[in-house]
Amino acid sequence: MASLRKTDRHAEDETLGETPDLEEFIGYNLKRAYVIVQADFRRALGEDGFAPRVFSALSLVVQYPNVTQSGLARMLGIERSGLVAIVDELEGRGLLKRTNVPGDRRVQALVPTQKGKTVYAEARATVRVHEEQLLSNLSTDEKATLMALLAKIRANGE
Amino acid sequence: MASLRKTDRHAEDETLGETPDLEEFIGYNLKRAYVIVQADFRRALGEDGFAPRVFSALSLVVQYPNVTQSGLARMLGIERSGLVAIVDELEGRGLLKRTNVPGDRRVQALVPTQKGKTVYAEARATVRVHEEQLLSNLSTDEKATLMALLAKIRANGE
DNA sequence: ACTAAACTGTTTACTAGATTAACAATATGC
DNA sequence: GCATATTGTTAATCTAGTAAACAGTTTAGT
Repeated sequence: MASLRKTDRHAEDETLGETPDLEEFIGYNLKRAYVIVQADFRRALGEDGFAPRVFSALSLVVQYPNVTQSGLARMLGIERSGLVAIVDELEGRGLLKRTNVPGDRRVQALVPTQKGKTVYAEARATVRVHEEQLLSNLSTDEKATLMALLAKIRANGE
Repeated sequence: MASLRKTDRHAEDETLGETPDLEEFIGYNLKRAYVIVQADFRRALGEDGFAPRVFSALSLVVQYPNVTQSGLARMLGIERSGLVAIVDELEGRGLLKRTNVPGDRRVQALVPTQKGKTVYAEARATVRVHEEQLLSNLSTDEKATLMALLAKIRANGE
């Protein structure tokens, strides 16, 4: 093969010896992909729909009724101080109740209301359609592979 | 197989007929994975290292010297107003210069300094190590697959 | 040549999401 | 009992980002 000369025209622009390429980094690609998915999520849920984190919180409350705020924050990977506003919003919309727990007067268990369960089911359907349409150029297999790889990353850092 | 009765104990908790599961959503998994990668990026680059977006901007300026701010903002997918602070920081650190362009007095082309190229090369090496270590439980193939799938998502939304 | 439209970099004001530190009330371990 | 830990909460702060307006400049249409 032809030998590559180290010095050439524009050598001063190539002293590093490699072409920098932002696209090689997983972090950058993850972020760009997430921005797209998140924007489409918001578009799909509309003006006064749920923000992603509120949807996530409601999902977990429906799935795990009587979860405490600390427990929910832990599951979501955020601080419990940050969860207060989220729970305030969901309670304000009548989708869950803070309830007393007999054994421990510190905690307030989060219980979805019937409306909360219904509204969540609708929102979940909307989110499913949003993901199906946005990711329609990925096969079922590809989506499963993506989930598995993301799960591997999550397994490292949590 | 045994028939499933629709009404049973706890029927009121299962009127939706399906187990909600946040983990089924790509968006949620993308976000959780990104949070982990981003946090490790910052840890790896240290106290006064680059924020991810500043690193990205510098990378593109090194790769595309004389890019305009508008062009750079477009590549990064952010507003040009948001880019000003990023370029200010890089210029303040002496890593690039805003330079006049003969033909068009509106634009200021961004040119990396020699220091900028050197510092970027070091930072890039650090970021590579960070990703290699953080994602050490993914094979080379798996990483390539992940990149390809993320690229497919990006292709949809950009 | 003139004028309307578009583009560039910038500032300002604002929003969302998140963290940290402190706090009072309560519970737990020894 | 007492030190320690936990829970939910508030307040202060930070970062990342958007939207709107702007002055200066360039481009397009006629």
